[in-house]
Amino acid sequence: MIYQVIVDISNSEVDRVFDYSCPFDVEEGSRVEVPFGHRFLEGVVIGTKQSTDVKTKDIIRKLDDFRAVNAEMIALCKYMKAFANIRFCDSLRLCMPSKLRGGKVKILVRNYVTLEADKEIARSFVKNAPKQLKLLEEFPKGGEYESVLIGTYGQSAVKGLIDKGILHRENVQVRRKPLKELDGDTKKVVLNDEQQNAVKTILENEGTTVLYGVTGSGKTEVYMAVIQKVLEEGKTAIMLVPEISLTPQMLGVFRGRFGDNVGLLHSGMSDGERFDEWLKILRGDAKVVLGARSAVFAPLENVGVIIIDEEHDTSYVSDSNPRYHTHDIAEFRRRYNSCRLVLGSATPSLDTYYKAQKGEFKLVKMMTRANRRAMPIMEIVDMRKEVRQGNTGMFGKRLLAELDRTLKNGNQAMIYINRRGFASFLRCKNCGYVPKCTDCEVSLTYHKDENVLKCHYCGKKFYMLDACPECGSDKLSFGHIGTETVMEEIYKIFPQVKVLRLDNDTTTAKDSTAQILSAFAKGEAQILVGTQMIVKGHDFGNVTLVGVLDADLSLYYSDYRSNETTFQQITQVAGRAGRNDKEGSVIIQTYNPAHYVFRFARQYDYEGFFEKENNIRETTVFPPFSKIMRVLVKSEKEEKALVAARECYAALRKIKEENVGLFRVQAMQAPVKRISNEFRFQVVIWIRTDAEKAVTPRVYETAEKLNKKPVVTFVEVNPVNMR
DNA sequence: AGCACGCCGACT
DNA sequence: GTCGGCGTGCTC
Repeated sequence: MIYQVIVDISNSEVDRVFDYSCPFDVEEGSRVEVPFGHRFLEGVVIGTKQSTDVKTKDIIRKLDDFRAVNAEMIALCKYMKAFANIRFCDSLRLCMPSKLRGGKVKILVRNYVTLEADKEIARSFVKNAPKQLKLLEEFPKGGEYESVLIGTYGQSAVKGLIDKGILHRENVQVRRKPLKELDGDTKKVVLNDEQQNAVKTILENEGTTVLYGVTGSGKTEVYMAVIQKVLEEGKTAIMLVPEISLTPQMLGVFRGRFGDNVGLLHSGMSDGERFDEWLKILRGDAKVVLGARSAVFAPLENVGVIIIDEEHDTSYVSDSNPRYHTHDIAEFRRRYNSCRLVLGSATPSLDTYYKAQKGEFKLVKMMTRANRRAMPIMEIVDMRKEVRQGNTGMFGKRLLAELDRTLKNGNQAMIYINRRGFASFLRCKNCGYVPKCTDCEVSLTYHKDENVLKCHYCGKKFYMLDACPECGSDKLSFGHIGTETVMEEIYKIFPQVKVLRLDNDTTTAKDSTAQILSAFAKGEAQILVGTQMIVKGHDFGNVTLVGVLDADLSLYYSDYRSNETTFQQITQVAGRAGRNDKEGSVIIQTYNPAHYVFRFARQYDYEGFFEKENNIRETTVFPPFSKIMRVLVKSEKEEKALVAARECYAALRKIKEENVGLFRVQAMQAPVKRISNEFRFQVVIWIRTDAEKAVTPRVYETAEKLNKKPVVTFVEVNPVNMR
C-alpha cells in the first residue's frame, strides 16, 4: 500500500502529495511522522493507492491514536485548493487545533481514586491511623482525584489505604471544560407563529435558507428549535456566531438546552480546552458545536444543519492568511452532507439577499419583535447646520438635550463612534461633500506624500482640493475622533457623570471587554462610549438613548461595501436602545443627512435599502453583479515587484482580450505602497459572475507563476479594507 | 521551509 | 590557493 502524505510545511513548492510506503496499516486522515529530505516532519495521510513511480521511504509512526481528519475534511481541503487556492497544508491546519502539531497538547490524564471495599469492613483494617480513618469516613461518593485527597489528608494516608487495597487508583482522562460554571438557563419559550413558520421552512428546505428577522424577533429561539429537531433526527449541528457575540449568556443558553452535548470552539479558550473540546467533537461526544468562524471546520460527522448567525458580519471573512469565506466552507459542507444551511440576520448582506431574491436561497422573514414593542424612533441630525450656527463641537444640540433627559431619568446612554480604520478621506464640513472616483463611485483617499486623492480600486489620481467644489467653502476636514476625546468632552459638559469607554485600544487584555460591558450592565456608569465593539453582545435593559457620532464617516471608507456596512451598523446600534419595557430613542449625527442610507435606516426599511443599493451595484457592476479579485505583488526589491506586477497585468490583460468574462483590469501601486520594507503593487480585476468558475483558476495560476524568489503574490476575492 | 550544491569575488 | 556570499533546486 502506498500512502499519500501532505507534509506540514506551508510552502507552495512542497504543497503536494508525497508517496510513502509503510510496514503497518495507517488510516486515511491520520497524522504521521515521515522522513523528508534530511529531516523528519509531521504530515497527514490524505489517500492511498496501490503503486507509485517514485522510490518511497517508510512512514516512521502514527502520531495520534485517533484519525485527526475525516473524509469530509479531506474533500474540503481539495475543494479549497481548487477553488480558493488555499494550500493543503494550510487548510489541514484549519481542521485541527494548532497545538496538536508538534505534540504540544496532550490528553490530560490524572489519577482518580475510588473506594473498593465496604466502609464497615474497611474500617476494621484501619487501626491506629486517625488520618486514614478520617479519610475513609469523609470519602466522597463515587471517588475523587488523588491530588485532591493528598491535599487534605496527606500523602501517607492516601498511600496507606491504596496499599491495603481499600482504595483503588486508576488513570482517567480529564476533560478541560471551558467556562464550566455556565450550565443553567433551561427556560423554554413558546414560539410565536412567525417563529414556528421559520422553523418549519428551514427544516423542510434541503438547501440554504435566509432567515431575515428584525432585531428582537427571536432568531435564537428558532435556531434552538431547529437544532433540537436535527438532534432528534440523529444528526449533528453547527452554530456559528461572530466572535464578539459569543457571550457567556449564549453559551449558558445552549448548555441549558443541550447540556453536555455542546462543544465549544473559539479563540478565547486555552490550548488544552480547545484540544479537549475538539477531541470530544471528533469522537462524537458532542453533537452541537457552538463557535466563531473557525468552528465551521468542526470535525462533526453526519451534519444536519449549519447556522450562521449575523451572517452579514465581516468577521466571517478571514482577513489574514489563509483567506477563506465562512459562507463558502459552510456551503461546501451543506452539499457534502446534503443538509440545511441557515443564514440569519436583521440586515442580511447584499450578496445573500440577492441570492434569496433570485430564488437560489429560500427566504423566511420575521417582521415582528417577540415583545411586540416598536423599534426606537431614530432622529437624523444635520451637523452641517450646527457648524453654520457656530457649534464646531462633536455634540449637536439634540443629542445634548437627550443625554441630559436620559441622565435625569436615571437611565443609561450609549455613544457610538463610527470609526473604521484610518479614515483619510476628505469632507466639507459646511455642505458634507466628499469627493468620489468618477469611474467607481468609491470615495477617494487622500495620500499625503503625493498630495493627491486616489481611488483604491482603479488607481486613478485626482488633484487635491483646497476648496469645496460644491459650495466653495474652505472648511475641509479629514475628521476622525477617538473615544478618549469624546469622553473628555462629556466630562466637560456633565462633570458628575461616570463614563466607560470601549474600543480596540482599551481592550488589550482578553476579558476586559467583558469586564467593561458587565460593569456597564450593572449600572456602574451612566454612559458607555465605544466603537464597533458596543454594537453587539450584551443586552442592556436600562439603555434608553443611543447616540451615533459622525454616522456618515463609514460611508467614505474606500470600499464598495461602505453603504451596506453603514446601514448594518446603524440598524444594529439602534436596536440597543429600549430593550425591555423602556422606550428608547436614537440620535444619528451626520454631515450627509440626505444620503439614502439614513433615509432607509431611519424607517428600518431594509428592503428599501436593498433595492436601492442593489441597483447601484448593478449599474456600477460591483458584487453581486461581478466578482472582484485583487492580486497583490510585493517584494523588498522594488524593481522586481514592478516587473512582476507588469507581467501580471499583461497576462490578465490577455485573458480580458479573449472575452471570456474578465471585463476590467486595473494595475496600480497598492494603496499603502510600502509595508515593513516591502514595495507593493496590485492588479484589480472584475469578472462576470457567470464566468467566475472558468476565470478564477486562471487568475490564481497567473499569480502563482509570479510567486517566486524575492517576489510574493497573493490573491484576494472581493477585497475589503484594501491597503 | 530548510539545506546542500555550486559558482564567483576578496582575503589570511 | 580557499573562505563564504547567496542564487538554484530538491525533498516521496
